[in-house]
Amino acid sequence: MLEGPDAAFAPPDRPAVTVDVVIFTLQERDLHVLLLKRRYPPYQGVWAIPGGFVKLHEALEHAARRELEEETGLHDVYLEQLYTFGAPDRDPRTRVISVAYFALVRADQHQINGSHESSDIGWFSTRSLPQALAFDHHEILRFALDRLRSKLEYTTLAFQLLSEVFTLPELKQTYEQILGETLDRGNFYRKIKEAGVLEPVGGQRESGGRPAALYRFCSSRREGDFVFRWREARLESPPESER
Amino acid sequence: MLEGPDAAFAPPDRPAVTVDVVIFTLQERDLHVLLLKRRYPPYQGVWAIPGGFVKLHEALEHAARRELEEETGLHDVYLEQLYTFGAPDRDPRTRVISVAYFALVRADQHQINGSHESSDIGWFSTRSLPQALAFDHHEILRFALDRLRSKLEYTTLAFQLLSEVFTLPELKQTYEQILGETLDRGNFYRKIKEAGVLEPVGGQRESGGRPAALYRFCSSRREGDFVFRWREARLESPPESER
DNA sequence: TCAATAGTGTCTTTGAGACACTATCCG
DNA sequence: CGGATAGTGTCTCAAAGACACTATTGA
Repeated sequence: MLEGPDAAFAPPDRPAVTVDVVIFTLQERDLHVLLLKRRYPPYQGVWAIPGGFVKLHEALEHAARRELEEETGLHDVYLEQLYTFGAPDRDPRTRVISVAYFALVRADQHQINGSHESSDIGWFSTRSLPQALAFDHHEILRFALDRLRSKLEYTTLAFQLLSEVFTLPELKQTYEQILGETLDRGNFYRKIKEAGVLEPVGGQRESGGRPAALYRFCSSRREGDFVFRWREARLESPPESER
Repeated sequence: MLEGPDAAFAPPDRPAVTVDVVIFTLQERDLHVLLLKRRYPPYQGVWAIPGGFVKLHEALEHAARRELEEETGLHDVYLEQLYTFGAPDRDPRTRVISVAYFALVRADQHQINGSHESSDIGWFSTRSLPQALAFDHHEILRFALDRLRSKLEYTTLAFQLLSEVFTLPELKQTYEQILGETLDRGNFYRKIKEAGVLEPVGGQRESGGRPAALYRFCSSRREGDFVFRWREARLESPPESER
């Protein structure tokens, strides 16, 4: 691993290391990501994914959570390492290697613009992103979206995006919005219920017609456990500049 | 340790970045990984995954391929980024963030001990790894193995481990060895053939009974394309120190 | 001939998809 | 009552799994 005796003590210059966090949430029943407008060059005035440098003795995930909290005030959200982007010229100033994460924020937690209340931070629908993004952030966003779609099919990730209590129609809509296709109500309900991750909680929610029953995600299972898998093979498509 | 010359260096304000490469191959019909015995502290004399520092202006994957070639002389192998390990204390000397990759080496290419011919490099069966490994390399290996198993089910990765020309029994055995379970011959043949990635090449291979027909991986499809999926959901299980 | 391995055929069961039917709210 | 949305039942079809059957080699 390390070539000579204590090569690490006297290495040539080292690359800088950052974490970037793609923060997803549902808003107006549509998948959104949080972007910041850069205040300084390079890419001054251009929208970018929140992120920052990893401190010298800070765990990677800790750095990601710290950036998340600094930018949004959020903690205790779902966070997962996505991929590490290291093209030599991705930052015009110096060599920067970015460990990208993605976070899922519950629909009832995303009122965070308030703190920053300004024009330099905002939620963007994944279907209408700014044309220009800083660095390779378009690639990172696309990567994150692919991963999210892919994992949606065999994990309980979607529950991280809804409020704690939700209805089946809401859950179905979440899946449809992220996958970008319509699902059959009957088949969807069947599979969700067979998965055994729903706990009915009393009460209903009005919606114009018959009210829908309320459920909660059954906490006996941890995130990431198997839930179901749609038949069509949808692959995590990683063909990007790397790999 | 190195008080003298290194004291002149200002304490580094950036983490060091390495790439580590888990190199898989099939040997004696068993999945093996390449390990090196470390020549210098820390972990002097302990087995470790090959790897090294990323150069200042070197792409991550390039660094991985460079290390691979330096250690094994191999090029043009399948290589995929695995995960980035960044626990603050994973290297006792200084902060080191490691971007881990895994590589698949064809069975007919792995005669590379020759160059290094010594006791400090060797292939180890994944079922009988050394008790002690340097740094967090046990975790990285386990992660790589999980990923390999997981991707085996819906990609053509397995073909990267066999020789260019192979028989169906050999392919089946490869799957069985990696997945660690027995597969039904009939069902396996059916699915592989339906996937349409096999090209028959004339000739047979003796094996004690009826000779088996030879095939080649059909190059019209790129790696990573969908092939098939075993019914049982086997998950990429990432619960480790990070995530 | 038999032992050994390669390769095929087919029956059963599971589960995905389609879609119709019932239920409960509002007006 | 009808419109709207929630929720259930059921038929069909494709694919996975189990397993028996045939094929081709060497001794």
